[in-house]
Amino acid sequence: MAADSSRMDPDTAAPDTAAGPGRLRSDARHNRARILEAAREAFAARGLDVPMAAIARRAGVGVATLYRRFPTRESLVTEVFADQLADCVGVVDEALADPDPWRGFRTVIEKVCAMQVADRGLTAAFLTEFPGAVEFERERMCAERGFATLTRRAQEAGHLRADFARTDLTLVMKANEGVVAESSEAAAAASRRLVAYFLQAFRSDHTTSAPDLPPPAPIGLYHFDPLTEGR
Amino acid sequence: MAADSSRMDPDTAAPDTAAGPGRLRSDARHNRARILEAAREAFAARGLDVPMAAIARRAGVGVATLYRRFPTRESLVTEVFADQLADCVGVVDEALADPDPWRGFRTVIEKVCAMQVADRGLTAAFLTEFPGAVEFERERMCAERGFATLTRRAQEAGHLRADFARTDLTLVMKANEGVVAESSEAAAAASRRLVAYFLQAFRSDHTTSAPDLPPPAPIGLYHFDPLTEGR
DNA sequence: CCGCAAACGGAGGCCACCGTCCATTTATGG
DNA sequence: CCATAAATGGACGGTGGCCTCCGTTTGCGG
Repeated sequence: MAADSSRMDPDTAAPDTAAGPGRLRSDARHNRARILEAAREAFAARGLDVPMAAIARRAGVGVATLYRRFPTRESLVTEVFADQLADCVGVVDEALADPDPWRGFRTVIEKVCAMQVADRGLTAAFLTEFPGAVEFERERMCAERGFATLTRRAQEAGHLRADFARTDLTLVMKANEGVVAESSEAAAAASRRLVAYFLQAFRSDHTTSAPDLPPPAPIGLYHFDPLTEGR
Repeated sequence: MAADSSRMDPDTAAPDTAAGPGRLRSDARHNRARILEAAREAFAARGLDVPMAAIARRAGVGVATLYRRFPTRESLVTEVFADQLADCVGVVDEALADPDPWRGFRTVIEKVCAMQVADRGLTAAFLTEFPGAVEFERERMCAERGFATLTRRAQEAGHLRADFARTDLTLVMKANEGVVAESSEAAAAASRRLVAYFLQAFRSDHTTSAPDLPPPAPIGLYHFDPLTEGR
């Protein structure tokens, strides 16, 4: 559908994720950008399941425009989170440059979890497999590899327990997602405390004393029906 | 699904939570029980947001019957989870009877998290405030108080870190919920590992060596759109 | 300045869920 | 056995999200 003949001029390589803005009319390009920004805000604020119409409205375009540019929600999601993912890779790279292996490892965990707090959609985007989004997948794999290196280094330095597994990062992210899900001021504090607990569990040299825990947050209970209430 | 009337002698008063089955016609009482059972299964399998119609169908009744007996989803939820909550109180009481304070503490965390895995709705039910359900709230508070005692004892015995806060149980439950959310075989294993990490972080006497970690589970990524796929 | 394909927006069909209403069935006490 | 109120079930109107279709507008190359 929506083939639009303009596709495929061979010189714009990298029609990577979702047919990049290659040859769009100026207004279209402008709207595309607005949509992306609106989607980014919306995803961050309410997670990946915001109604498409809400994104369109926020962007000041009609739904049709949204759908023409991003035929599926997935295409929109991968496009939106492409740079967040890049940020993550940046975090990992930065940590890899850190001469202190444990600090590098710790920083990644802390920063990633902090990002999750700031962006309600981040976790879902990260932990979801997008068979179509090649570049997206590639970049995630890159981040994973970097983290694996970080892990190995910290382990070899004797700071990280030997049985820490690569998949434990996913474990941490999902756990943090659970804590952060019902976004609130308290969520950020709770997340920090969670992370501190995790790091305490992960470290293996107990020669130095453990750092203090962030204060406990009075994590609120859910209000009834966390699902229906949204929107 | 033959109903089996065996349960319950009718004179048990206690029309506590939501207008108990006090004086219902026999068929109505029977249907009420079927609804509760269907709801319990449905909530366990898919969480609190199963369509009311699905519960009704599963119970073999019409929606009207369901709504007449339980005018709101909340009333159904509180009724269904009343005994699960009782189970929890049981777990806490049992732990209180344990002479070993740390084992008692540990057991509660482990069992509660295991229950979360077995019942997709448990967490939401527990962590949600039901202003109407007096008895429900009272019982939860009772469980909380018991856990607080458990906590204090373990701390006084020097096994639990002094800065463990009461709200950290909520933290654990929410984190576990995040891990378990996308139910799968792997989720149970992941949850066990998470719990082990938590306990490692919580213990304060590092004189004895830490127990082994359950094996890492290859926690799957989400498939795209965890929301729409349900049902 | 003009014509046309590209781009647009919103109406509308579809579907799932909610919660109510009412004609019919059924348990039960006399 | 019957009268009757309780109980039932499914149809139905309402809402909200998804996605497409189509008549109109608009950027842009000539």
